Amino acid sequence: MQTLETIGQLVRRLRKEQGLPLRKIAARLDLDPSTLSKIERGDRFPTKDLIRKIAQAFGMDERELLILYHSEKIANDLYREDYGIEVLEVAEQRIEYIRQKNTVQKDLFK
Amino acid sequence: MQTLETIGQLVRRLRKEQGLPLRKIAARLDLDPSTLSKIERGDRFPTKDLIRKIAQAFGMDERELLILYHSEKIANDLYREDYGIEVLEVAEQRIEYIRQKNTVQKDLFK
DNA sequence: TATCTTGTGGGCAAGATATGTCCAAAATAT
DNA sequence: ATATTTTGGACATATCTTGCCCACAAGATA
Repeated sequence: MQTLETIGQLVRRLRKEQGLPLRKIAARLDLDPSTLSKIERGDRFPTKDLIRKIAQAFGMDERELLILYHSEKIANDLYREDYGIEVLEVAEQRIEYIRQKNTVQKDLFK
Repeated sequence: MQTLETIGQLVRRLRKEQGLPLRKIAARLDLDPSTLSKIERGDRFPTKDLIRKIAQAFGMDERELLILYHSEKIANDLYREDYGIEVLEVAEQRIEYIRQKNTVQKDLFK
């Protein structure tokens, strides 16, 4: 099975792989070391801006990281609810529905 | 294709079916009529508590309504992002992963 | 052991977000 | 025309969350 590490675990792993202390990476991210510590341990959640900086700092694909970011937030909100998975299915239908509507809207202006 | 109406549209439809003005339903929900108007038109989003009250007021299944509620919030957050659907897939994996971990945890205490 | 570095935790301020109310104006119905 | 219903804007408020400062613990090193 896949690992599905959290953003925090990912950052910590990458940092360790480079053998660098919090201080160093925190400086790169223009962040207080204690904040980075909290983020790595899941006590704080990065902002979208910070996600971008992290992607840069570690040479990762920003899009990829944003997917992890959003999915983690959603999972944290839903995993407690017994209907979590159902929510995701309806959400998917909604997204497709909205997009289709938007497309039709645009077509009307052609 | 399925309609996938919003919570607001749903409430307005149910209210109209009963032929009642905002004032009446707002009173049932202990809410200002203008607020209910906004909710019906999607200008405000109900709180989780209000969702429960709405379910009661219209004799709906609360669980059902909560699924609509969460899915609408997620869809609104994601439909703009080109990777919206991917996020949902990863989120699903995460939820299952977290749950599995929690289950294992519990098993250790048996 | 003493010391230096690294990591963690609590308290706090600040900012952002979003709801709900109040009140006036517009729209609709009688 | 008048009364009722609905909408829109400004505002206060409540809540939530991040990130910082600072002190302390943990761990490495000489």
